[in-house]
Amino acid sequence: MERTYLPDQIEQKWQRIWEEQQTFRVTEDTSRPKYYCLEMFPYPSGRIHMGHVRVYAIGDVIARFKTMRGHAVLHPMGWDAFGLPAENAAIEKGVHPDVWTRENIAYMRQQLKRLGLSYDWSREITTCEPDYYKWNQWLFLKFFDKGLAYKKRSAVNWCPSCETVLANEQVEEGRCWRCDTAVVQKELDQWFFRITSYAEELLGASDQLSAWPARVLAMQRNWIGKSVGVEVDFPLAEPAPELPAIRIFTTRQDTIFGATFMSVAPESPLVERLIAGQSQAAAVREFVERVARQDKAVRLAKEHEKEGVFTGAYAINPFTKTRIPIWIANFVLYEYGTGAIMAVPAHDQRDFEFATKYKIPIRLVIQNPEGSLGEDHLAAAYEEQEGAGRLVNSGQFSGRSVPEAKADIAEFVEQQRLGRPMVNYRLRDWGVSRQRYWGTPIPIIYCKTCGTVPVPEADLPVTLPKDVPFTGKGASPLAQVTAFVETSCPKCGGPARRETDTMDTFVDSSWYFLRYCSPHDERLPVDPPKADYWMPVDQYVGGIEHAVLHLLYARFFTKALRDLGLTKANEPFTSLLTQGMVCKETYRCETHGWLFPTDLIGSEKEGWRCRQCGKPAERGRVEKMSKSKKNIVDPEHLVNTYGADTARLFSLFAAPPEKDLEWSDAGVEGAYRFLGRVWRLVESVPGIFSGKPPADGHFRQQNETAAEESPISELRRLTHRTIKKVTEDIDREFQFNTAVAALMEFVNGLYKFSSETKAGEDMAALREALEALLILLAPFAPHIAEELWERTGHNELLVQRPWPKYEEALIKANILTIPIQVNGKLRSKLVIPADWTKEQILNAALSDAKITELIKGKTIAKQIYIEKRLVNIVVEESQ
RNA sequence: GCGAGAGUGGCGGAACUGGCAGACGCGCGAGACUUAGGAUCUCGUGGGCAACCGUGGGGGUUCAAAUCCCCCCUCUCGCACCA
Repeated sequence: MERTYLPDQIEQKWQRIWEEQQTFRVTEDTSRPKYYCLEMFPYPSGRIHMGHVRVYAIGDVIARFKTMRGHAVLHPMGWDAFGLPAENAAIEKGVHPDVWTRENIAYMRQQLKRLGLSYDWSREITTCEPDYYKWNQWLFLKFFDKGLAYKKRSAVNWCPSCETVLANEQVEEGRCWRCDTAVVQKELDQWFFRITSYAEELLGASDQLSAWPARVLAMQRNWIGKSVGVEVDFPLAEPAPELPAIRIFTTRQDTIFGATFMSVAPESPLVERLIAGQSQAAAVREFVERVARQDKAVRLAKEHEKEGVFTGAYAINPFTKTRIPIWIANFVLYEYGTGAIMAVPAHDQRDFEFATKYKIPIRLVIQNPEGSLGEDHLAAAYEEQEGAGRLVNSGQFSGRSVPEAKADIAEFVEQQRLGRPMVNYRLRDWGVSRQRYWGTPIPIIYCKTCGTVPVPEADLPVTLPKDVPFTGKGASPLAQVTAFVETSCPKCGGPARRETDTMDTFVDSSWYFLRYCSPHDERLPVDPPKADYWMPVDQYVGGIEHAVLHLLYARFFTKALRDLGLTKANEPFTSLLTQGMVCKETYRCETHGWLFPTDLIGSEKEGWRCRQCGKPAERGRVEKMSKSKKNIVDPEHLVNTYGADTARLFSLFAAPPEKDLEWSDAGVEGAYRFLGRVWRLVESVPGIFSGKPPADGHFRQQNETAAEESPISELRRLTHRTIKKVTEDIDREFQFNTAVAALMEFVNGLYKFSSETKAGEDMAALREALEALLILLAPFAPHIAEELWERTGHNELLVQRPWPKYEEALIKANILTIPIQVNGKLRSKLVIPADWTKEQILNAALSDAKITELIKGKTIAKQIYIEKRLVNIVVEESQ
């Protein structure tokens, strides 16, 4: 037998065996409970990083554990393969995105396989393949039929230098990520998905998502941003009372008697109508143009100064019947509500600042409980809404609380036909058009005669042409490919043009989990019976950065596909685990910036210095691993040095999965050392598994004869306690760090046992312990577990062994150690047989030498006994 | 400002419904085996000479508080002029 632990050889060996035997292939099996375990699929950026190792190690433990517990486990992997970096590589390096992406996938697939992850690779999907994106197009057409996909003109981010539209993600602090030019807003025709039709359902599902982190739910709730209020029409007074009234949205209808002016968004078409023929027209237009030139992020920052201009027009407040001026204000959003607001300076801080600046009257309509507020001495708006204040100056509504007035005024508005109740959402429809090449072509044709015509289903996929120019300039590369653009109308056969925009890559990832259920189906994107078997995903694992975007889109798609009859699932992911980031300390030199560990000279004790200039290197904060901070660890190097088992074990042990993990080279050594200990432990008892397993009655007999504590009963207790602990830690909250700690304790105990007990005395208990150890270790470090399993004479694959069961009776100790407190402080410990009664224990506690000393001359006020856990004797000074 | 979360040894982190604070690992110290070891094995390791003191700070509830309640401080993340 080998005497040393050589991870490299054994890991490759088992990876080959698992692959040859197709160990992780899975099909629908109604005889077993199903379990769908999914980690977010990666973008094929080139190489895997430590964040990948962590998330896939977490998912793999869950998948392997559930498999061993008897579930049919779907655990698939694929590639989120469309996206901008591929196109950028084409522009910068002249590599075709298709080639670049495929090469990256091949490399990363090999890297993932080297980690020994239990994927069913036969289900691998790649979103840039026509057999995947065909179904994006198919779904687009279904959405189009149902009015869920539509085209409208809207403002988008435009880079004037690159002459292209940028996704929100490509705008960094208002500038183009590629050329640093300031991004402007531009009106363009864009395709949208009507996610807002599902706003209410997406919001109201928190009962179904109880296994999601609260903060993700909070972020989504925030993003959807539901506001309940009313719309009210304010008739125009001047200059043209015959024009339509101005409609506003408010959630503060209770303050409507305090509306002393109105504000309209600069972009609103109302502006031109209001200023037509007015003397202020030129000044207003100048203001509107100035605001339009401003960076939108800057303009809409809360700190940004509130500015406006008077239109010259007036409206009538329908409640006070007074004439109020209409202003244009830079903080009013055209996209939200009606693009116009009623302004209540006394009870809205923005309106207060605006009114103060432009000397607009303030009218107090809610008085605080102290009655101390006055229109002439208001320092800030009074915004309290809980019900403490009372309405004043509000006609028949005066005297009511805010909540009462909200309800009553809303009802009044409806009765008097001044407006209607209204719910608004911050959630916008999802703009999916991208003026980019490397994405799914939108299956639409424009015909001069027939207009917008969907590509017939039979003509799908609309294939992305390969031969395209990549300049990074001008319109989308697709628009320049005549053979693609020029086509004929499916309806009339006349000449027509194809849509040259592609879909946002988030479309691809919005339903990939459904495709995994039937990855090769040629009739439909999702085979409903198969999806019915596997869906929903029982456990989803991924980064928090997708809390709103991907996770919200995926929920929307699931509901939309449900309404198309493709799945019965209401929600895609029953339980969500958002793993923490992988972080590491950083080092900085004042002249040379961030330093790699290899750029440091010196030592931890003497302090580190910059290799180039010798100046002290400042130890920076522990931050997320990133190339720019130079604090990355390459998983490939790690795996080559220590093996995949060590890489997995360390990332599982160093921190609970949802918390950030701080990288530590010494910690990796520790994980490696532990696996070495396991290896040597098993090697140290050659032949332990060579004989027959003990007969059924073996241990029962032992237990009966060994009433006293013995090394054997202690070992068995440790074994069963560990099985229980590891099982519960994985099952409950995925506490892998403490599960690994329990395995380490187990190994420590086994070393102690074999050093104290002569071999041959009773090998059965040791054999039971070692078998349990290897099975429990298998989800975490599957290669070494499998290898040792084989070396100890087993023929079957360890991954296919059932998870061990523990016997509660064996965990109970014959001898207990009971802490004894005096007045709540630990003073002594009692070692007693487990079957002692409360009286016996209390008597023993009181006669304990240390305790007698402490309570001498004092009165015992109380004796607390917690069953088998603790004794507390409460004493008072005797009088 | 709103929302979510976190503060425990030299470090990463344990502690189930209140019940022995510091599991496990790292680091450090001592010893063993060795020609040698930065390998391996064993033991020790919160602070203090002690009584005692110790879970961000201050109150409280309780026989008993890292854990429950009130007030405060610090940090991280997300959202942020949404009417």
